[in-house]
Amino acid sequence: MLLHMAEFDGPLTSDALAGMMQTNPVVIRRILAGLRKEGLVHSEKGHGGGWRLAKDLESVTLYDIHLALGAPGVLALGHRTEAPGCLVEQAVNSAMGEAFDAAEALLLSQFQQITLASLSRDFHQRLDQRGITQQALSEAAHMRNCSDGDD
Amino acid sequence: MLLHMAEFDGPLTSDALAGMMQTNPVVIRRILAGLRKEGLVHSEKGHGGGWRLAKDLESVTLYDIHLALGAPGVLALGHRTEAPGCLVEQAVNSAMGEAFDAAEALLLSQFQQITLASLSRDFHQRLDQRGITQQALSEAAHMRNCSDGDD
DNA sequence: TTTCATGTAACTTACATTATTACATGAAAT
DNA sequence: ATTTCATGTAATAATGTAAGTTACATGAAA
Ligand code: FES
Ligand code: FES
Repeated sequence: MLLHMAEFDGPLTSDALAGMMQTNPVVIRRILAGLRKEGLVHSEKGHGGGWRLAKDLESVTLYDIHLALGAPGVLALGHRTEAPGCLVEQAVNSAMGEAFDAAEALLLSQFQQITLASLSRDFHQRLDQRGITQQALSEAAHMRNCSDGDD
Repeated sequence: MLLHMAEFDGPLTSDALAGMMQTNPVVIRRILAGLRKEGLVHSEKGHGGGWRLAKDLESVTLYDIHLALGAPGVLALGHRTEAPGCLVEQAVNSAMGEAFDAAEALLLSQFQQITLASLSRDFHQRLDQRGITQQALSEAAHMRNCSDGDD
């Protein structure tokens, strides 16, 4: 969503973003409220209002976004009990905990190395590959132009 | 659960296991049915029936169990669309997909190196540390003996 | 002062997981 | 044989979490 905002010239309303993401405007506001708290986006009310990126693409990593979203757990697995009395469970938690921590650390360290700028570069490369010449990219019809027509 | 079965001399019923795990017997049967299909456990009906380990502790890894449980996804994150038309999303999927794959591969590779035997050794070490001499471990009251009394 | 857009709380829906009920199957004890 | 015990499995119910929706307040521009 942030990258689409980056391509778009001017603020985007929750309504417009909800249309792109095929969801409800309030859901968008809820999500972006978190990002605003971390200074990633900026919002304005009233006429001509909407959402705008507040930082340079180069300075925002997926990890920053992860944190802004509340650092939700990245693993689908977890301990059944955090501090079990059962010694078997303690042994299991200990061994699996190390594995969990290592996997999570690896994932987040990679997130730290993926900037919005790098994603944007990849995006523009894909645009060129498709031979898309249109400047229509910074228009509201954005989403519809680039989709394969699925849906 | 498998490790508790390993400590216990004789078959354990779904009822007993459900008591240990604080859940319903049918849930236990459903889970163990998957493990039986992969030859990890064996079940017998009727009097004196129940569940028993079918393999050596040394030969079973957490990865084996993971597979037997149907190899559920280990990550809480995933792609919004698998093959999106949107080029931004393609770029995001590509970058995040690599990170996902690496993290998942790391986690599963660690699972492959954790055997039930290694967990059992850790368990017995913890037993010793606690100075538990009782052979009551292979009795039905097992769960209650070792818990800290929480719940 | 009307229109537009965010800000937020409250509520509803939808979904996936887990738990329960019910009954069939099969094996051992009596 | 028949009772008891235990698994096997389908069907249903309950639960918990995430997503979506409604409603209305706030603030800014036309
Ligand atoms: S790049 Fe996402 S719709 Fe155009
Ligand atoms: S080791 Fe788990 S209850 Fe005794």
